Order: sequence, then C-alpha cells, then structure tokens
Amino acid sequence: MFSQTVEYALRAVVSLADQAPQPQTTKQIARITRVPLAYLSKVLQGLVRHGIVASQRGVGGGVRLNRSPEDLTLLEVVDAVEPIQRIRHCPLGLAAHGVRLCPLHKRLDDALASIEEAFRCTTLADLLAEPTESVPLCEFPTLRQTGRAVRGTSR
Amino acid sequence: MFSQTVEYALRAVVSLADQAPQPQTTKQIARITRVPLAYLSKVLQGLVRHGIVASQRGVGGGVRLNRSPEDLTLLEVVDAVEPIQRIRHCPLGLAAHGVRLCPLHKRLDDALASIEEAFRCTTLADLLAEPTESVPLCEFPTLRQTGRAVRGTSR
DNA sequence: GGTAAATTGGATTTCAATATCCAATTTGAG
DNA sequence: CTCAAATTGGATATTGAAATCCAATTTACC
Repeated sequence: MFSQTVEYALRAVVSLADQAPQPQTTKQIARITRVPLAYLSKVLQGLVRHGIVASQRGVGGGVRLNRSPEDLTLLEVVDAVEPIQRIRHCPLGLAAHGVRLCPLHKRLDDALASIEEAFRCTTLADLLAEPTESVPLCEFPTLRQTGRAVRGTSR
Repeated sequence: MFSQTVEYALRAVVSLADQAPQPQTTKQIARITRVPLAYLSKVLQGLVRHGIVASQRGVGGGVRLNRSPEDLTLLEVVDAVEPIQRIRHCPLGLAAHGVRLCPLHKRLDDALASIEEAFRCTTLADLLAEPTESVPLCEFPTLRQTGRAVRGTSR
C-alpha cells in the first residue's frame, strides 16, 4: 500500500532524527535501515531537494536532518518523495461530474484524507518519544545504546 | 495509493449492484465504468473465483452480483482482488524485534487498519443509498435514469 | 597538493502491475 | 444443428517503480 520508496524515506529520516542533529553517512543509514545503499542515495537526494535533509560532501560529510524532529511531520516526508494522490475529481472523467465525487470515490478519498491527517499529526519526535517503554522494537528507535562502532569494521 | 485493479473492481461491483440482481455483460460494464474491456474481464474472473460475483456464459449471459448489496462490503471486494497488506512484523526482519512493531511501523499499520475498517463498514447498498440527493455524481449511481439502450448502437 | 571519503547524477537493468490479443469453450435462440 | 453472444484462459506486450552501476565532483585531512 505504501511504496517502497516511501517506506525507505521514512526509515531514513527516523534514523537521522534519532541521531539529530548529528549527520550520518548514507552507508551508515543503509546498514541500519536495511535499505539498498544505491537506492537509498537516490531517495535521500530527493529529500535534499525538498529541504527535508541537508547533505555535506567529502570526508566527514554525510546527511543530517534539516529540521528539528519536533517540527518535521511524516506527511512532509511522504509528500517530498511521493505525495499522496488525493482524488479531486471523478476518475471516470465524465463530463457531467462537476466537482462533487460520487459516493464510491468520496469514500476512497476520505480514506486517503484520514491517512494524510494521521501523517500530518505525527512528528518524528513523536515516534522517538514513544518507544522508551516497549521493549521489542525495530532497531533504530533504540539505536542510542547499540554503540556498535560508527567506524566499525562492520562491512 | 489504491491500485488500478482495486479501483476497477470497485467500479464494476458498484455498477453491478446498481442493476442487481440483473446481470450485465462485461462489455456493458466496461463501457459504463470506462475500464479497458480485456483487463476488466480479468478482474471479473478474480471476483468470480472469490464468489463475489457469478458469471453465465453464452447468449444472454453476463455477470451478476452473487451477494446482496446490503451484505457485500467494500473490504470483501478489495480483499478478493488485492488484499490490504497489513504490517504484521517489523519489515527490517530484525532478530530482536519480537511481535511488537516499532513506533514508525505501528503508525503505518494503524493507517492501514483504519482503511480496512472504513471499507469493512461500507456496503454497496450504502453507496447506492447516498447519492439520491447530490446531483453531480459519477455516472453509475445515477444509472437508472440513463435508460440509454442496453442494446443500443452505442459503439 | 594528493588521497581517500563522501555525495551527485546519468545510464542501465530488473521486475511486477497493467494491459492487450487470441483461441477455446459454453450456451441460448432460430 | 448452426450461429452468434458471451466468458475463460493462456500467451504476450507495455509501462513505471525499484534497484544497480559507474563516472564525476566535492571536501577534509595528512
């Protein structure tokens, strides 16, 4: 339902938010988030273009959040890589459709709207604040204690 | 966000529900719903296999709803052609993830759940009951009055 | 200044969803 | 029985998302 690209972008910014305001290299993010390195770099390029993250070339460079995690919402990230296509007029392209959607497409669009809304209401900080109590989480929210060698031999 | 296949399947069943319990030929449905005929026939085949609709070959045959519109929900139709993939465990496939989702994927899955729920709560009859007051609708809910030649020269 | 670390951008490949085409089969009606 | 209407199923084509590869560029550090 959500595209791979969106999924990857979200993983990346969560990882970055967890380390904010410190930068991470694309390679590090790829390893942590389990995203194919080459593809992740493309996704990150898109996020750079949209001002979600900022990149720094060269030795010691990398990518960092360009916004504070309290301020950056999931919706902004999603919109940057692949905006949710709301249904604005009848997809049948009927002449007599006017602006109003038929009941079917109204429901479909309502569903899309509710997703947008949920994403609009969730910041990266929200995600990072939550996990502290629940134990078995995906890696990145618990990153802080996996002090496993930023410059380790890990591949 | 919703695949073409899902969109097409929903259009088809709405058209069928509007005429229920009468059958329509695939060609008629294709014309009304503006779905490519050859592809629609594939989609309908899937719906037949799942018992959503029933088909009758030969002259005078066609496709009809196999369920009453009051009883058939959008979710059942969607599940028949392309079930919503809920997120059941951490997509990173981490060893230590347990059953619990990380906050990110929990939110994503919640969004999917809310869509499922909305679809589960909407029957085809609900869709057909609604339009009567609002004027500019997509064609099919208003079909009844477009008595335009079931056997017309229309194409 | 040279070198290695890092992102950038373009070209290309892979793959599944979408769509099309056609032959086979079923079936009602004359 | 024959014919035309209709679905069925298999094979194939098309398209865009996902992924990969590689050369070019930037930049910190010795």
